[in-house]
Amino acid sequence: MPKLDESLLSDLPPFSLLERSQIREVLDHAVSRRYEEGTAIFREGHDADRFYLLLDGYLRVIRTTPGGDQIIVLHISPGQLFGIAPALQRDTYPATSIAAAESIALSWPVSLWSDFTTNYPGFATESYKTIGQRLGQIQDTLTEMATQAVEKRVACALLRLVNQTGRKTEGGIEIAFPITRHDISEMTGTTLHTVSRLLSAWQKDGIVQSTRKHIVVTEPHRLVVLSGIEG
Amino acid sequence: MPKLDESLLSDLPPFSLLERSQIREVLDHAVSRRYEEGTAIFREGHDADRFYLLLDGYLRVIRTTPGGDQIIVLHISPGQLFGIAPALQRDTYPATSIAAAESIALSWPVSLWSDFTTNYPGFATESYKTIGQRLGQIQDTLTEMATQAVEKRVACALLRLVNQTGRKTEGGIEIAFPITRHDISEMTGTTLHTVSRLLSAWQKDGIVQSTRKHIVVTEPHRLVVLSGIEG
DNA sequence: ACCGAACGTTGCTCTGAAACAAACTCCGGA
DNA sequence: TCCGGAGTTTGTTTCAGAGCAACGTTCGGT
Repeated sequence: MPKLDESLLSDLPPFSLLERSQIREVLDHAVSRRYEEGTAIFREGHDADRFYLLLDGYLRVIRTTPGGDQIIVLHISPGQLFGIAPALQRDTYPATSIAAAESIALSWPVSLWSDFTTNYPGFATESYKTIGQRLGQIQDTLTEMATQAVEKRVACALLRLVNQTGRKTEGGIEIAFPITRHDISEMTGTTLHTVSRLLSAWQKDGIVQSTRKHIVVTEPHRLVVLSGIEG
Repeated sequence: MPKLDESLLSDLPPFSLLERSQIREVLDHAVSRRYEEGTAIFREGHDADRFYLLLDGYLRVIRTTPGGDQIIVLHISPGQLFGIAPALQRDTYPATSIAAAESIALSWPVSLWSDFTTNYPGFATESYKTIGQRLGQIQDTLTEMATQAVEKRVACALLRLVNQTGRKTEGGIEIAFPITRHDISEMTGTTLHTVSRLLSAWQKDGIVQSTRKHIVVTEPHRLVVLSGIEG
């Protein structure tokens, strides 16, 4: 395996306070791996034996019901820690993560978790901040799901994607990874049919521009209006 | 203020590994307070200046949308830590907690959080375990909300209450604190009308027995069937 | 003992969105 | 180049459950 370069981590929050030599240590313990689109990094319920950092690509974090329905809980962008069940004293992953696009992630065995938190300043703090943000975000989603109509939920989901992973292009902000109507329906608790109808309508209105697995939001402000975030 | 007795904490997980003298320290820094039914302990968005432990009573943790709808995210039972935003590096509470029944809680200033986690063995571990459990539970609720029909959601909510706070009595398991149809509708993202109809029907079927603000589940297994937790 | 508010029940209407159905388009592989 | 599967669109039907309305019940306060 080629040696990993220190610049990979030096600007990322969990490691930004570290000395060069410490980053070297961290990298020397890391395993780097590539995941093709659609591959699972780990699965719900399995032994949480490693924790991860996404270097490149995008992930979907999903949960499956006993009945076989699944929902997308959140998305992970490059630079984020994930699979950090050990931080919460869990010995099993609470959800499955799937590469939404070709992705590269570092990982370490959980046995190193306590070393990392005690020896590397800022690492614990950043991890818990991440968890706090995710908890908050999931609560937001829950609230939205419980109180808002489908159209608003879909608008919110799209805005969330655009804010978290959006990429400016001519003509609007595009979602940076392949995403289907079916994916969006799993984020919003609806059906792909309804999502398709909504996107068609919005496209006719000039709010979005979409092709197969690819969405560009051309008029974000109008989507905000639809999402019903009132002042 | 009367001195608090050490036996209050000695059996609770966050403190169960501590020496008597350490428990004394913890208690000497604590403020104990009583909250009447309906009172807020802290509110969403306010400065997270203290963290809490519920000694007696029950709490509702709620979130409010900009539009004024609110939902109940979870309930807190005696012995649980809550308002532990500082553990997640948040300087503001992410939700409001309200006493669902008359309650008593201890609290400490956030400035002591790092002292607690570093000096008291098991405290940090237990706190993070608590957060992990809550995260898991909220994800469950979210999944349920996104995929299940109203009847199943209400059945699940009732079962969750019964498992977490249930008290055996002659003729069934009763929910240990006052709860209205409206409360249940805010847990399940429906209306109090629908909840009322469901409870009426279940009562006619002999599955539950309810009076004003008070519910006894007489046939938990049948509720499990309704909740659709298939094998 | 009374009043008013909070809580609960029940009937009726109506609609948003699921379910069902069918066809079209794009893409990668043999 | 053809085929098959995955992704998307659109039409039609159906119904769970929200919304509206009205009334009954229990409780705490004065």
